[in-house]
Amino acid sequence: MEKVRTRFAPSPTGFMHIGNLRTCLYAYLFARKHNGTFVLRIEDTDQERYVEGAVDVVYNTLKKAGINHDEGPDKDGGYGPYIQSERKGLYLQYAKELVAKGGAYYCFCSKERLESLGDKDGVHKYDKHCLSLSKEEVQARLDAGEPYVIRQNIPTEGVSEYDDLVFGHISVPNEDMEDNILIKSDGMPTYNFANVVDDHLMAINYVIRGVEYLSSTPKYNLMYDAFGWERPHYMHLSPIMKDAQRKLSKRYGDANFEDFLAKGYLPEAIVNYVALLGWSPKGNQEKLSMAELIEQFDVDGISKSPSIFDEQKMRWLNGEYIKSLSVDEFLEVANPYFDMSKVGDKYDRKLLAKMLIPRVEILSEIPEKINFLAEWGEYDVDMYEHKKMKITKPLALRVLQECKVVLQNIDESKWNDEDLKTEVGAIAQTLECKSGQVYLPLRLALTGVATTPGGATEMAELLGKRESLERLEFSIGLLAKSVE
RNA sequence: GGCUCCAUGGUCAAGCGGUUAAGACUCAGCCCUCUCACGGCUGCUACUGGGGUUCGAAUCCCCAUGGAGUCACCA
Repeated sequence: MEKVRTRFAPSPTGFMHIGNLRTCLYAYLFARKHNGTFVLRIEDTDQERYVEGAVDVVYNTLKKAGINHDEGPDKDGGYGPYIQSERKGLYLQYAKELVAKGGAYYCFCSKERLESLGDKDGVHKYDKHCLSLSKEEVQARLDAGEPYVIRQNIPTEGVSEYDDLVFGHISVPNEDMEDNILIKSDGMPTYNFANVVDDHLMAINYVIRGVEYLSSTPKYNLMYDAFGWERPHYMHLSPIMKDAQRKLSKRYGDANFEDFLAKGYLPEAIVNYVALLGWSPKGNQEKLSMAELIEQFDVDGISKSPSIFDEQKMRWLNGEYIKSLSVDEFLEVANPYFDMSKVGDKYDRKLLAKMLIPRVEILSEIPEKINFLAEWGEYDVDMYEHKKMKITKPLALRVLQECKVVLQNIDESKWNDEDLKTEVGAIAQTLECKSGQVYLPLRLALTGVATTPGGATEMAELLGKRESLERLEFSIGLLAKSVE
């Protein structure tokens, strides 16, 4: 196999769409898998869409995603420049070369004439009117400074064929293809043309992109042929859908890498999930690191049909990633969310982290899971009634009073989950009840809420001895008032 | 509409002529359990339809249906 060279060629729009991320990822995985080169090229020819600083966004996104390009605007590999706007001067000469080789021709048709060309269905197709112009006439009109475009000259009969790495054999009747414009009247290339020229000049031999180019690829091949260039291999990718009808796009909500990061997704999880959308590994393992993705990536596993983006599954995967984090690693990514919560840093974040790691799927859930700590106050004592555990309010009151006695006598140095557990467990014995009948009321007394991210003793450890006893005292009073 | 392509549970998907049609997410139930999670177990749900080919089709062919893409001096 020849040395593989793939590329990712985004327009710098200021954000990274999930679909683009996947295209980029596959191009990267394919290159790495075959010890090839992954090239980043910026397609910024569309001035209207140009966004300041957007190229930096591309760098940042790739970096966060763990995708490292080998060549690009910031890493010259001898095939530069890698920014399309810096290549402007290049295209016209290639277009002229193509004209000389018969693969293209000058066209002087007016917009009005073009618009009058609609056929029975109102579909426009250029009629090759200017192809019949003699060399002399073309030269004369050029000399006269008449505005012109350069069009690709596509055969009127026969079929054009190629083999796509994922879709297999594709064949398109030539008569269905139009003589598209290669060079616009302002002298700038169209995307189609710039792409072919750039890909060839950058020696890209595996073109990986969205299916939208599947049926126009024969045109590109015709250009490669006319130039006498070697055709690249193609790998077209089906779109990622929002639902069965709609493509996932910015219009329909959060579909950007950055948005998901902001929601508390880990970049590794996003990349992992996106890799799985439209591709499946040989085995059953779904949580795959970048290294594993590279090792297992295979064109065979790429599916042809569109896939629907399922945030629920990505959420689950993200949860898996979070579970595999150490406390310190978790805190590193979770700290901003602790800061956002009402709790601030009043309590030991390491303890909180330990409790939260198995309970959080995306980081943005953190505040809602811990805010109750800062919302301490009167609460509904009916929560003490628990029929399945056979807990009544009088029993709960007795338990809490006993807890108070026991907890008061525990030394600060033994105020931790493990030691508390043995002490509190002993209460059940002295009271001759089930341990759950102690833990449940205690946890309630300490927190005032029905569900907490941890048990009674964990809560006690987190609150500390002083606050635990204060809260216990308060709860006993609250409960006693309702029992009498 | 023409052209190109696609079609397995609600979703992601394995499957490449002979399988009890994997696995994962979701959902339900059970177990574990001081709540909620985690973890473990069980279950629900699929080959779009119709014709062929074949001893035998989810797998191959044709048609229908559904879906996607594309038909710009946009990229």
